[in-house]
Amino acid sequence: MADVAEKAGVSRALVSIVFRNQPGASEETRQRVLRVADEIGYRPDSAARLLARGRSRTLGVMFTVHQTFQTDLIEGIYPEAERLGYDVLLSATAPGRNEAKAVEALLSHRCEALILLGPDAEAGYLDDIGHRAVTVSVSRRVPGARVDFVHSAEGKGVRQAMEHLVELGHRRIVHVDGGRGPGSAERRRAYRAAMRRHGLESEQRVIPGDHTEQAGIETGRLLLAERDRGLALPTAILAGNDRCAMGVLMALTRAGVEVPRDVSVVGYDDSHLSHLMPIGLTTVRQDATLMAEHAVRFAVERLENPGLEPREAVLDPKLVVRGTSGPPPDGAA
Amino acid sequence: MADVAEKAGVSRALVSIVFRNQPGASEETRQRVLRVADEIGYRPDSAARLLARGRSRTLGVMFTVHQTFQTDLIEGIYPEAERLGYDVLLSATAPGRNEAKAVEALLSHRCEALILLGPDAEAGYLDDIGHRAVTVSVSRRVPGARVDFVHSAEGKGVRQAMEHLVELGHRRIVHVDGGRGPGSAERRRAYRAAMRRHGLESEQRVIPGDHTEQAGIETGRLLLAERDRGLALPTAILAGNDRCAMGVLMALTRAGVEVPRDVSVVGYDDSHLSHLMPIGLTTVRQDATLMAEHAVRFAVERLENPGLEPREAVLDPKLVVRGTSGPPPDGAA
DNA sequence: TACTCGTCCTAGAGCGCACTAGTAGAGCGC
DNA sequence: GCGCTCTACTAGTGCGCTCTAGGACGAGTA
Repeated sequence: MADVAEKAGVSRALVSIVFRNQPGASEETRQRVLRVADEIGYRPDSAARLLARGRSRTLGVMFTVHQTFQTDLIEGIYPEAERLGYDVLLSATAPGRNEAKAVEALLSHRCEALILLGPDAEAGYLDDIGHRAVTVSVSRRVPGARVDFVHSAEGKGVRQAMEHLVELGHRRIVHVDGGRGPGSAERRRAYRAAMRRHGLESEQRVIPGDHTEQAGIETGRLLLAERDRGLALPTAILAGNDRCAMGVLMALTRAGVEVPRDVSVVGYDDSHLSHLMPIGLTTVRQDATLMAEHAVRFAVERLENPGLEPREAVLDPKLVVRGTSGPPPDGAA
Repeated sequence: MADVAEKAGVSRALVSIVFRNQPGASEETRQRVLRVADEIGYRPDSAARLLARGRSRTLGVMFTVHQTFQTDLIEGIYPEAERLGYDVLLSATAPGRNEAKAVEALLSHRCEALILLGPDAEAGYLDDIGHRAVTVSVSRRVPGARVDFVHSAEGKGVRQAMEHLVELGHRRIVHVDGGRGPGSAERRRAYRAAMRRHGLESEQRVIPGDHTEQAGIETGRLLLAERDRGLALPTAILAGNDRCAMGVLMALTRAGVEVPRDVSVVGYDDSHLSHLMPIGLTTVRQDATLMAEHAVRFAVERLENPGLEPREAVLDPKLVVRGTSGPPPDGAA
């Protein structure tokens, strides 16, 4: 920077002004400084910049590499952050890299706010970081923690899916839940409520799972094993999310069970996976773009308005009927 | 930091020593400093830390959100970087956020080295950044640019796939290429060479595509439309990557074409998608973990040894035969 | 003329650390 | 008692930038 200043015949402060695009420099000098900087190959060092101004204008996003819905969210976070003049840093959780590690990385890189996509840490810890930095939790409600919360109305989504299935004539509807996955508790509850409401309390069945294809596969195998022991297959399966639904589909199809002729399968998320299935996955759509925008806006507004209390945004999900749901086979109980 | 120093009754320098885990502090003081820091909620500011020491020990990784193979790579990058004492920052390309933007973000956050996963920018630009920072390109050869290069032997992979198909009896094998996608040029060339070598030059056909499901779907539709006009379907399709193969499968299956009975489909990458297909995708496996480790090691070694010239690592891919490949239908030409 | 004001610019302090050079004091041999 | 080394610590500088306070100069106003 000093080199640029010298070579352009101005002070360092002026160079700073030019690079911050601030008023206080004539168009002529501005061009000259920019030209010289380009020649020298100078680029402002953001570490020093962060250090010098109090603020970093950087949002940290924690996500899980393979959760397709989360990567859908990231695509929505970037443009909204850019629009509001914020930088985005990504930190992934992965096997061997837990959430605390990912969060520490973001925090120590001076992120002013954290956007946590489907965090799984305990409420106490999240409350801690909520006090250290503005924090937004996406898809996971954290009772008692000082964090904003963006999610879709899981209850409504599940209700729509269940109504769809019941209208088609299904009664033996099982739910593979998402374990500790974000939104799972709410979806599980809504499934139970819907079964009760339709007088199917006795048919209720929740199979423990999680938000991976593996869980779906295992569920499929479990149900097939039961069938081989003489029990009837359910006529419909409501999966915890799309990835899980994929797994179920895979296990069933491989065993010759036809979807949706023999069994209907419904997912959740409408991640970009779901329309890629050979027959298209019937699923509950969460609007990733909208959720991302809300998350960014919550973070930014709270940063620029420190008095603000954390808020909650609830978006309406919407059932998308594709090819994996249909009427139950004739003669199904 | 000053607060911690004061409250612990030591100098700031001592606090610095403790937090850097350096010799020069007694165990007793060490514990005291740590305890006080914890009480106050002090955490070292990495921006200031970066600024103060010359080096940042941070690797920047550019990737594309939805390329599953790249997210597989990221999972491998983290542990290796941590092992070598480096931090990792992620920056994604996405619609509206091109590679230059993603790279600038990393560079201005003081990443010492860049690991670019399947970069698509022109060689001149990559050479530029190769001169600005240690740069590793994964999966894309950039002739003439000052970058390390980690990839798998695309030629070998394609050759294995082609041999597998030819041995099964296929002759009408088309290739949906990956357009400008990483490795595509090499795969395309290898396909052509293999066709020639097996005396199938006249059957050669490359359909332009890219590394997305959409490209696969469009190819599927194209082939189906041709069939409806009386042309025969190919008996095997070699896709540019797994995602493209998925798309092909989807289009064909939806139209009632059975895989592999009517058509065999082979992918490339063995991303975690491929074993999830209902029948399992036959594909060419690239070892993501190994590639990630090489990339990190190249970057780090060149950082710590500035004299080193950029290198190239070629890993051997391996055909994984699953359920989407089989003998061609009887009577196929 | 004397003044204000606006534009374009500069000097210099300080952001939170790391690091070099150095000090104080304990322990040791002679 | 001396010098010596080793451990445990500290003062002070500088990393590359931003930002506040203010200066120089010309144009407009009283």
